[in-house]
Amino acid sequence: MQDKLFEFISKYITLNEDEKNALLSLDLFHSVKKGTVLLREGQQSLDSYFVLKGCFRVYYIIDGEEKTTAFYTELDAFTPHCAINKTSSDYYVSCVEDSILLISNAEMSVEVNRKFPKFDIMCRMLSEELLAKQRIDFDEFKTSSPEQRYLNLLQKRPDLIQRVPQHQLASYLGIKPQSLSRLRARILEKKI
Amino acid sequence: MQDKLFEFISKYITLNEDEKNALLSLDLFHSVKKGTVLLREGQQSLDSYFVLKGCFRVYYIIDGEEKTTAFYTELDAFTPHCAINKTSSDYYVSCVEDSILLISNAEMSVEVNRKFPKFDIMCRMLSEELLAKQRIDFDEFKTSSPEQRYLNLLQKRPDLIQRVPQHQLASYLGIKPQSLSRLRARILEKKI
DNA sequence: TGTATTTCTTAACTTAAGTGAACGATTTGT
DNA sequence: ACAAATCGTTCACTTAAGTTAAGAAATACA
Repeated sequence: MQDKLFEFISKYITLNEDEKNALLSLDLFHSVKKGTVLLREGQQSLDSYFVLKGCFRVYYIIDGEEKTTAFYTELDAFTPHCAINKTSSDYYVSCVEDSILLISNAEMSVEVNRKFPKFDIMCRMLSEELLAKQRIDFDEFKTSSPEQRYLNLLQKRPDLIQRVPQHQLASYLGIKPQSLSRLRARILEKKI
Repeated sequence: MQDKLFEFISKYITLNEDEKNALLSLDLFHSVKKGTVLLREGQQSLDSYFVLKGCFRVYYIIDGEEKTTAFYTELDAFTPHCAINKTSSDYYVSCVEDSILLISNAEMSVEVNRKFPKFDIMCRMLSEELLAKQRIDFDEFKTSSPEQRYLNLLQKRPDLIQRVPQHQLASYLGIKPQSLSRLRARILEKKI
Protein backbone atom coordinates (compact mmCIF):
# COMPACT_ATOMS: atom_id res chain seq x y z
CA MET A 1 0.00 0.00 0.00
CA GLN A 2 2.95 2.31 0.74
CA ASP A 3 4.36 1.43 -2.66
CA LYS A 4 1.24 2.79 -4.31
CA LEU A 5 1.82 6.10 -2.59
CA PHE A 6 5.49 6.31 -3.56
CA GLU A 7 4.71 5.29 -7.10
CA PHE A 8 2.17 8.10 -7.30
CA ILE A 9 4.61 10.63 -5.85
CA SER A 10 7.35 9.55 -8.26
CA LYS A 11 5.31 10.97 -11.12
CA TYR A 12 6.07 14.42 -9.70
CA ILE A 13 9.26 14.36 -7.63
CA THR A 14 12.03 11.93 -6.64
CA LEU A 15 12.27 11.01 -2.97
CA ASN A 16 15.31 9.64 -1.17
CA GLU A 17 15.04 7.20 1.74
CA ASP A 18 15.12 9.95 4.37
CA GLU A 19 12.25 11.71 2.73
CA LYS A 20 10.26 8.52 2.37
CA ASN A 21 10.78 7.73 6.04
CA ALA A 22 9.78 11.24 7.05
CA LEU A 23 6.51 10.70 5.20
CA LEU A 24 5.90 7.29 6.73
CA SER A 25 6.57 8.57 10.25
CA LEU A 26 3.55 10.84 10.00
CA ASP A 27 0.93 8.18 10.63
CA LEU A 28 -1.07 9.09 7.54
CA PHE A 29 -2.57 5.71 6.72
CA HIS A 30 -6.11 5.06 7.91
CA SER A 31 -8.53 2.23 7.40
CA VAL A 32 -12.04 3.66 7.09
CA LYS A 33 -15.30 1.68 7.22
CA LYS A 34 -18.08 2.13 4.68
CA GLY A 35 -20.52 4.80 5.78
CA THR A 36 -18.05 6.64 8.00
CA VAL A 37 -18.60 10.39 7.81
CA LEU A 38 -15.20 12.09 7.56
CA LEU A 39 -16.48 15.66 7.49
CA ARG A 40 -19.86 17.22 8.34
CA GLU A 41 -21.57 20.43 7.31
CA GLY A 42 -20.65 23.19 9.74
CA GLN A 43 -17.48 21.44 10.86
CA GLN A 44 -14.06 23.07 10.74
CA SER A 45 -11.40 20.61 9.69
CA LEU A 46 -7.94 21.01 8.20
CA ASP A 47 -7.73 17.44 6.90
CA SER A 48 -6.90 16.46 3.34
CA TYR A 49 -7.64 13.04 1.86
CA PHE A 50 -5.90 10.75 -0.58
CA VAL A 51 -7.43 7.41 -1.66
CA LEU A 52 -5.17 4.38 -1.70
CA LYS A 53 -8.07 1.96 -1.94
CA GLY A 54 -11.82 2.46 -1.93
CA CYS A 55 -14.09 5.41 -2.57
CA PHE A 56 -15.51 8.41 -0.78
CA ARG A 57 -17.99 11.06 -1.86
CA VAL A 58 -18.86 14.69 -1.26
CA TYR A 59 -22.50 15.58 -0.71
CA TYR A 60 -24.68 18.48 0.34
CA ILE A 61 -27.96 18.28 2.17
CA ILE A 62 -30.28 20.74 0.44
CA ASP A 63 -33.93 20.91 1.55
CA GLY A 64 -33.39 17.66 3.39
CA GLU A 65 -32.14 15.93 0.25
CA GLU A 66 -28.66 14.54 -0.31
CA LYS A 67 -26.97 15.93 -3.41
CA THR A 68 -23.78 14.09 -4.28
CA THR A 69 -21.37 16.21 -6.28
CA ALA A 70 -18.13 14.25 -6.34
CA PHE A 71 -16.63 10.79 -5.99
CA TYR A 72 -12.98 10.16 -5.20
CA THR A 73 -11.41 6.80 -5.95
CA GLU A 74 -7.97 5.20 -6.15
CA LEU A 75 -5.16 7.80 -6.35
CA ASP A 76 -7.51 10.78 -6.14
CA ALA A 77 -6.59 13.63 -3.80
CA PHE A 78 -9.03 16.01 -2.15
CA THR A 79 -8.63 19.01 0.13
CA PRO A 80 -11.98 20.39 1.30
CA HIS A 81 -12.74 24.06 0.81
CA CYS A 82 -12.94 24.61 4.56
CA ALA A 83 -9.35 23.47 5.04
CA ILE A 84 -8.08 26.04 2.56
CA ASN A 85 -10.27 28.94 3.68
CA LYS A 86 -10.34 28.07 7.38
CA THR A 87 -14.11 28.30 7.27
CA SER A 88 -16.77 25.78 8.24
CA SER A 89 -17.75 23.18 5.69
CA ASP A 90 -20.79 23.50 3.42
CA TYR A 91 -20.83 19.79 2.70
CA TYR A 92 -20.33 16.27 4.00
CA VAL A 93 -17.63 13.77 3.09
CA SER A 94 -18.32 10.10 3.64
CA CYS A 95 -17.00 6.68 2.70
CA VAL A 96 -18.84 4.77 0.00
CA GLU A 97 -16.85 1.57 0.61
CA ASP A 98 -14.40 0.23 3.17
CA SER A 99 -11.32 2.24 2.22
CA ILE A 100 -7.70 2.90 2.95
CA LEU A 101 -7.08 6.64 2.99
CA LEU A 102 -4.20 8.94 3.66
CA ILE A 103 -5.40 11.68 5.94
CA SER A 104 -3.08 14.62 6.47
CA ASN A 105 -3.81 17.90 8.15
CA ALA A 106 -2.62 21.36 7.19
CA GLU A 107 -0.28 21.83 10.19
CA MET A 108 1.43 18.59 9.34
CA SER A 109 1.88 19.71 5.75
CA VAL A 110 3.38 23.02 6.77
CA GLU A 111 6.02 21.21 8.78
CA VAL A 112 6.84 18.66 6.10
CA ASN A 113 6.99 21.34 3.45
CA ARG A 114 9.36 23.37 5.58
CA LYS A 115 11.68 20.39 5.94
CA PHE A 116 11.30 19.23 2.34
CA PRO A 117 10.50 22.04 -0.10
CA LYS A 118 10.09 19.36 -2.73
CA PHE A 119 6.65 18.60 -1.36
CA ASP A 120 5.59 22.14 -2.03
CA ILE A 121 6.64 21.75 -5.63
CA MET A 122 4.67 18.53 -5.89
CA CYS A 123 1.60 20.09 -4.31
CA ARG A 124 1.78 22.96 -6.74
CA MET A 125 2.08 20.64 -9.74
CA LEU A 126 -0.71 18.47 -8.46
CA SER A 127 -3.16 21.28 -7.79
CA GLU A 128 -2.44 22.94 -11.12
CA GLU A 129 -3.04 19.65 -12.85
CA LEU A 130 -6.24 19.02 -10.90
CA LEU A 131 -7.46 22.54 -11.55
CA ALA A 132 -7.05 22.13 -15.31
CA LYS A 133 -8.56 18.64 -15.27
CA GLN A 134 -11.54 19.73 -13.24
CA ARG A 135 -12.13 22.62 -15.58
CA ILE A 136 -12.36 20.19 -18.48
CA ASP A 137 -14.86 18.11 -16.51
CA PHE A 138 -16.92 21.19 -15.78
CA ASP A 139 -16.81 22.22 -19.43
CA GLU A 140 -17.97 18.77 -20.52
CA PHE A 141 -20.78 18.92 -18.02
CA LYS A 142 -21.96 22.31 -19.25
CA THR A 143 -21.83 21.40 -22.90
CA SER A 144 -23.68 18.10 -22.72
CA SER A 145 -27.10 16.70 -21.90
CA PRO A 146 -27.79 14.34 -18.98
CA GLU A 147 -27.83 11.41 -21.39
CA GLN A 148 -24.49 12.40 -22.90
CA ARG A 149 -23.07 12.86 -19.41
CA TYR A 150 -24.13 9.35 -18.45
CA LEU A 151 -22.64 7.85 -21.61
CA ASN A 152 -19.50 9.86 -21.00
CA LEU A 153 -19.25 8.54 -17.45
CA LEU A 154 -19.77 5.01 -18.74
CA GLN A 155 -16.66 5.55 -20.88
CA LYS A 156 -14.46 7.39 -18.43
CA ARG A 157 -15.29 5.86 -15.07
CA PRO A 158 -17.19 2.63 -15.75
CA ASP A 159 -16.27 1.37 -12.28
CA LEU A 160 -18.27 4.17 -10.62
CA ILE A 161 -21.53 2.95 -12.14
CA GLN A 162 -20.92 -0.43 -10.56
CA ARG A 163 -19.69 0.58 -7.14
CA VAL A 164 -21.96 3.52 -6.34
CA PRO A 165 -25.75 3.63 -5.63
CA GLN A 166 -27.91 4.99 -8.49
CA HIS A 167 -29.45 7.82 -6.52
CA GLN A 168 -25.98 9.14 -5.69
CA LEU A 169 -24.93 8.84 -9.31
CA ALA A 170 -28.05 10.74 -10.36
CA SER A 171 -27.23 13.92 -8.48
CA TYR A 172 -23.62 13.54 -9.62
CA LEU A 173 -25.07 13.77 -13.15
CA GLY A 174 -27.22 16.72 -12.14
CA ILE A 175 -30.58 14.92 -12.34
CA LYS A 176 -33.13 13.04 -10.17
CA PRO A 177 -32.89 9.27 -9.60
CA GLN A 178 -36.13 8.71 -11.53
CA SER A 179 -34.68 10.51 -14.52
CA LEU A 180 -31.57 8.38 -14.41
CA SER A 181 -33.68 5.20 -14.39
CA ARG A 182 -35.70 6.45 -17.35
CA LEU A 183 -32.62 7.60 -19.23
CA ARG A 184 -30.98 4.20 -18.82
CA ALA A 185 -34.11 2.45 -20.04
CA ARG A 186 -34.13 4.79 -23.05
CA ILE A 187 -30.52 3.96 -23.89
CA LEU A 188 -31.19 0.23 -23.63
CA GLU A 189 -34.18 0.52 -25.98
CA LYS A 190 -32.05 2.33 -28.55
CA LYS A 191 -29.43 -0.45 -28.48
CA ILE A 192 -31.96 -3.24 -29.13
CA MET B 1 -2.10 49.22 -13.47
CA GLN B 2 1.11 47.79 -11.96
CA ASP B 3 -0.23 48.67 -8.54
CA LYS B 4 -3.24 46.44 -9.13
CA LEU B 5 -0.89 43.55 -9.79
CA PHE B 6 1.23 44.14 -6.70
CA GLU B 7 -1.83 44.62 -4.56
CA PHE B 8 -3.11 41.27 -5.76
CA ILE B 9 0.22 39.56 -5.09
CA SER B 10 0.43 41.06 -1.61
CA LYS B 11 -2.52 38.91 -0.57
CA TYR B 12 -0.22 35.92 -0.87
CA ILE B 13 3.41 36.95 -0.46
CA THR B 14 5.48 40.06 0.33
CA LEU B 15 7.74 41.35 -2.44
CA ASN B 16 10.78 43.58 -2.00
CA GLU B 17 11.81 46.14 -4.64
CA ASP B 18 14.22 43.74 -6.36
CA GLU B 19 11.51 41.19 -6.76
CA LYS B 20 9.04 43.75 -8.02
CA ASN B 21 11.55 44.97 -10.59
CA ALA B 22 12.31 41.43 -11.69
CA LEU B 23 8.62 40.97 -12.38
CA LEU B 24 8.28 44.25 -14.26
CA SER B 25 11.32 43.50 -16.41
CA LEU B 26 9.51 40.54 -17.92
CA ASP B 27 7.31 42.51 -20.30
CA LEU B 28 4.13 40.85 -19.13
CA PHE B 29 1.67 43.68 -19.75
CA HIS B 30 -0.34 43.52 -22.95
CA SER B 31 -3.13 45.61 -24.35
CA VAL B 32 -5.55 43.35 -26.21
CA LYS B 33 -8.34 44.46 -28.53
CA LYS B 34 -11.88 43.12 -28.30
CA GLY B 35 -12.32 40.04 -30.46
CA THR B 36 -8.64 39.06 -30.43
CA VAL B 37 -8.24 35.29 -30.30
CA LEU B 38 -5.49 34.48 -27.81
CA LEU B 39 -5.58 30.71 -28.24
CA ARG B 40 -7.15 28.45 -30.89
CA GLU B 41 -8.25 24.84 -30.90
CA GLY B 42 -5.36 22.63 -31.94
CA GLN B 43 -2.75 25.20 -30.97
CA GLN B 44 0.08 24.45 -28.54
CA SER B 45 0.77 27.39 -26.29
CA LEU B 46 2.44 27.72 -22.91
CA ASP B 47 0.89 31.09 -22.10
CA SER B 48 -0.99 31.92 -18.91
CA TYR B 49 -3.32 34.90 -18.56
CA PHE B 50 -4.15 37.33 -15.80
CA VAL B 51 -6.77 40.06 -16.22
CA LEU B 52 -5.88 43.56 -15.04
CA LYS B 53 -8.77 45.14 -16.91
CA GLY B 54 -11.38 43.74 -19.26
CA CYS B 55 -12.75 40.27 -19.93
CA PHE B 56 -11.92 37.18 -21.92
CA ARG B 57 -13.77 33.94 -22.42
CA VAL B 58 -13.12 30.27 -23.12
CA TYR B 59 -15.22 28.56 -25.76
CA TYR B 60 -15.43 25.32 -27.69
CA ILE B 61 -16.73 24.86 -31.20
CA ILE B 62 -18.93 21.77 -31.10
CA ASP B 63 -20.87 20.80 -34.24
CA GLY B 64 -20.10 24.24 -35.62
CA GLU B 65 -21.59 25.93 -32.58
CA GLU B 66 -19.75 28.09 -30.07
CA LYS B 67 -20.12 26.89 -26.48
CA THR B 68 -18.79 29.38 -23.97
CA THR B 69 -17.76 27.72 -20.71
CA ALA B 70 -15.91 30.42 -18.79
CA PHE B 71 -15.44 34.16 -18.41
CA TYR B 72 -12.41 35.72 -16.77
CA THR B 73 -12.57 39.29 -15.50
CA GLU B 74 -10.55 41.67 -13.31
CA LEU B 75 -7.99 39.83 -11.15
CA ASP B 76 -8.83 36.42 -12.53
CA ALA B 77 -5.98 34.09 -13.49
CA PHE B 78 -6.15 31.34 -16.09
CA THR B 79 -3.66 28.75 -17.32
CA PRO B 80 -5.04 26.68 -20.20
CA HIS B 81 -5.01 22.92 -19.99
CA CYS B 82 -2.64 22.68 -22.96
CA ALA B 83 0.03 24.71 -21.14
CA ILE B 84 0.00 22.32 -18.21
CA ASN B 85 -0.16 19.07 -20.18
CA LYS B 86 1.91 20.21 -23.16
CA THR B 87 -0.87 19.06 -25.45
CA SER B 88 -2.82 20.93 -28.10
CA SER B 89 -5.80 22.97 -26.99
CA ASP B 90 -9.39 21.72 -27.13
CA TYR B 91 -10.79 25.23 -26.95
CA TYR B 92 -10.48 28.85 -27.95
CA VAL B 93 -9.69 31.84 -25.76
CA SER B 94 -10.75 35.27 -26.94
CA CYS B 95 -11.22 38.82 -25.70
CA VAL B 96 -14.76 39.95 -24.96
CA GLU B 97 -13.70 43.59 -24.47
CA ASP B 98 -10.61 45.70 -25.01
CA SER B 99 -8.46 44.45 -22.14
CA ILE B 100 -5.17 44.76 -20.34
CA LEU B 101 -3.78 41.34 -19.65
CA LEU B 102 -0.67 39.88 -18.14
CA ILE B 103 0.58 37.13 -20.39
CA SER B 104 3.35 34.93 -19.08
CA ASN B 105 4.69 31.74 -20.55
CA ALA B 106 5.82 28.62 -18.75
CA GLU B 107 9.54 29.01 -19.52
CA MET B 108 9.44 32.50 -18.06
CA SER B 109 7.77 31.18 -14.93
CA VAL B 110 10.36 28.46 -14.47
CA GLU B 111 13.12 31.05 -14.52
CA VAL B 112 11.38 33.45 -12.15
CA ASN B 113 10.50 30.66 -9.78
CA ARG B 114 14.10 29.49 -9.74
CA LYS B 115 15.29 32.98 -8.79
CA PHE B 116 12.43 33.67 -6.38
CA PRO B 117 11.01 30.53 -4.77
CA LYS B 118 8.37 32.78 -3.24
CA PHE B 119 6.53 32.77 -6.54
CA ASP B 120 6.21 29.04 -6.39
CA ILE B 121 4.59 29.35 -2.98
CA MET B 122 2.19 31.93 -4.33
CA CYS B 123 1.31 29.82 -7.35
CA ARG B 124 0.62 26.90 -5.08
CA MET B 125 -1.62 28.94 -2.81
CA LEU B 126 -3.40 30.43 -5.76
CA SER B 127 -4.08 27.20 -7.57
CA GLU B 128 -5.25 25.46 -4.40
CA GLU B 129 -7.60 28.33 -3.75
CA LEU B 130 -8.87 28.33 -7.33
CA LEU B 131 -9.31 24.57 -7.27
CA ALA B 132 -11.48 24.74 -4.17
CA LYS B 133 -13.45 27.73 -5.46
CA GLN B 134 -14.06 26.13 -8.82
CA ARG B 135 -15.28 22.98 -7.13
CA ILE B 136 -17.88 25.02 -5.26
CA ASP B 137 -18.98 26.59 -8.55
CA PHE B 138 -19.25 23.17 -10.14
CA ASP B 139 -21.24 21.89 -7.16
CA GLU B 140 -23.63 24.82 -7.37
CA PHE B 141 -24.07 24.22 -11.07
CA LYS B 142 -24.87 20.54 -10.56
CA THR B 143 -27.32 21.11 -7.75
CA SER B 144 -29.37 23.88 -9.36
CA SER B 145 -31.73 24.47 -12.29
CA PRO B 146 -30.96 26.84 -15.18
CA GLU B 147 -33.24 29.45 -13.60
CA GLN B 148 -31.49 29.17 -10.24
CA ARG B 149 -28.12 29.37 -12.00
CA TYR B 150 -29.17 32.59 -13.70
CA LEU B 151 -30.42 34.13 -10.46
CA ASN B 152 -27.24 33.01 -8.76
CA LEU B 153 -25.14 34.67 -11.45
CA LEU B 154 -27.20 37.81 -11.09
CA GLN B 155 -26.13 37.86 -7.44
CA LYS B 156 -22.51 36.86 -7.78
CA ARG B 157 -21.38 38.43 -11.04
CA PRO B 158 -24.02 41.02 -12.00
CA ASP B 159 -21.46 42.77 -14.22
CA LEU B 160 -21.20 39.72 -16.49
CA ILE B 161 -24.84 39.96 -17.49
CA GLN B 162 -24.24 43.53 -18.64
CA ARG B 163 -20.93 43.15 -20.40
CA VAL B 164 -21.36 39.83 -22.18
CA PRO B 165 -23.67 38.84 -25.11
CA GLN B 166 -26.72 36.77 -24.16
CA HIS B 167 -25.92 33.81 -26.39
CA GLN B 168 -22.51 33.47 -24.71
CA LEU B 169 -24.12 33.71 -21.29
CA ALA B 170 -26.61 31.02 -22.28
CA SER B 171 -24.03 28.32 -22.93
CA TYR B 172 -22.19 29.46 -19.81
CA LEU B 173 -25.42 28.59 -17.98
CA GLY B 174 -25.65 25.29 -19.86
CA ILE B 175 -28.68 26.20 -21.99
CA LYS B 176 -29.65 27.58 -25.44
CA PRO B 177 -30.05 31.33 -26.07
CA GLN B 178 -33.80 30.91 -26.68
CA SER B 179 -34.17 29.23 -23.30
CA LEU B 180 -32.32 32.07 -21.61
CA SER B 181 -34.66 34.61 -23.22
CA ARG B 182 -37.69 32.64 -22.11
CA LEU B 183 -36.34 32.12 -18.62
CA ARG B 184 -35.70 35.83 -18.20
CA ALA B 185 -39.23 36.65 -19.37
CA ARG B 186 -40.54 34.11 -16.87
CA ILE B 187 -38.63 35.73 -14.01
CA LEU B 188 -39.89 39.19 -14.97
CA GLU B 189 -43.49 37.94 -15.00
CA LYS B 190 -43.09 36.48 -11.52
CA LYS B 191 -41.80 39.81 -10.18
CA ILE B 192 -44.77 41.79 -11.50
C1' DT C 1 -34.02 -15.52 9.33
C1' DG C 2 -37.44 -12.32 9.13
C1' DT C 3 -38.67 -7.59 9.33
C1' DA C 4 -37.82 -2.83 8.47
C1' DT C 5 -35.64 0.32 5.70
C1' DT C 6 -33.66 1.89 1.76
C1' DT C 7 -33.19 1.78 -3.07
C1' DC C 8 -34.65 1.16 -7.85
C1' DT C 9 -38.00 1.17 -11.33
C1' DT C 10 -42.27 2.29 -13.58
C1' DA C 11 -46.11 5.22 -14.68
C1' DA C 12 -49.05 9.38 -15.34
C1' DC C 13 -48.89 14.07 -15.26
C1' DT C 14 -46.56 18.79 -15.12
C1' DT C 15 -43.06 21.86 -16.24
C1' DA C 16 -39.22 23.48 -18.63
C1' DA C 17 -35.66 23.00 -22.07
C1' DG C 18 -34.52 21.87 -27.14
C1' DT C 19 -35.70 22.89 -32.02
C1' DG C 20 -36.78 25.42 -36.09
C1' DA C 21 -38.40 29.46 -37.89
C1' DA C 22 -39.58 34.30 -38.20
C1' DC C 23 -38.79 39.08 -37.34
C1' DG C 24 -37.19 43.25 -35.38
C1' DA C 25 -33.11 45.36 -33.11
C1' DT C 26 -28.40 45.97 -32.86
C1' DT C 27 -23.85 45.90 -34.39
C1' DT C 28 -20.20 45.70 -37.95
C1' DG C 29 -17.71 46.94 -41.73
C1' DT C 30 -17.15 49.63 -45.73
C1' DA D 1 -24.63 56.41 -43.61
C1' DC D 2 -26.02 52.16 -45.44
C1' DA D 3 -26.09 47.33 -46.34
C1' DA D 4 -24.94 43.00 -44.33
C1' DA D 5 -24.39 40.23 -40.70
C1' DT D 6 -25.22 39.10 -36.05
C1' DC D 7 -28.06 39.03 -32.06
C1' DG D 8 -32.19 38.81 -29.03
C1' DT D 9 -36.88 37.67 -28.62
C1' DT D 10 -41.10 35.29 -29.55
C1' DC D 11 -43.88 31.38 -31.04
C1' DA D 12 -45.46 26.66 -31.92
C1' DC D 13 -44.09 22.22 -31.42
C1' DT D 14 -41.18 18.28 -29.58
C1' DT D 15 -38.58 16.08 -26.21
C1' DA D 16 -36.87 15.24 -21.81
C1' DA D 17 -36.57 16.24 -16.95
C1' DG D 18 -39.24 17.20 -12.43
C1' DT D 19 -42.95 15.50 -9.42
C1' DT D 20 -45.85 12.44 -7.05
C1' DA D 21 -47.02 8.00 -6.08
C1' DA D 22 -46.83 3.03 -5.89
C1' DG D 23 -44.81 -1.33 -5.88
C1' DA D 24 -40.83 -4.51 -6.47
C1' DA D 25 -36.07 -5.51 -5.26
C1' DA D 26 -32.19 -5.24 -2.51
C1' DT D 27 -30.04 -4.33 1.84
C1' DA D 28 -29.42 -3.70 6.70
C1' DC D 29 -29.81 -5.29 11.16
C1' DA D 30 -31.75 -7.17 15.18
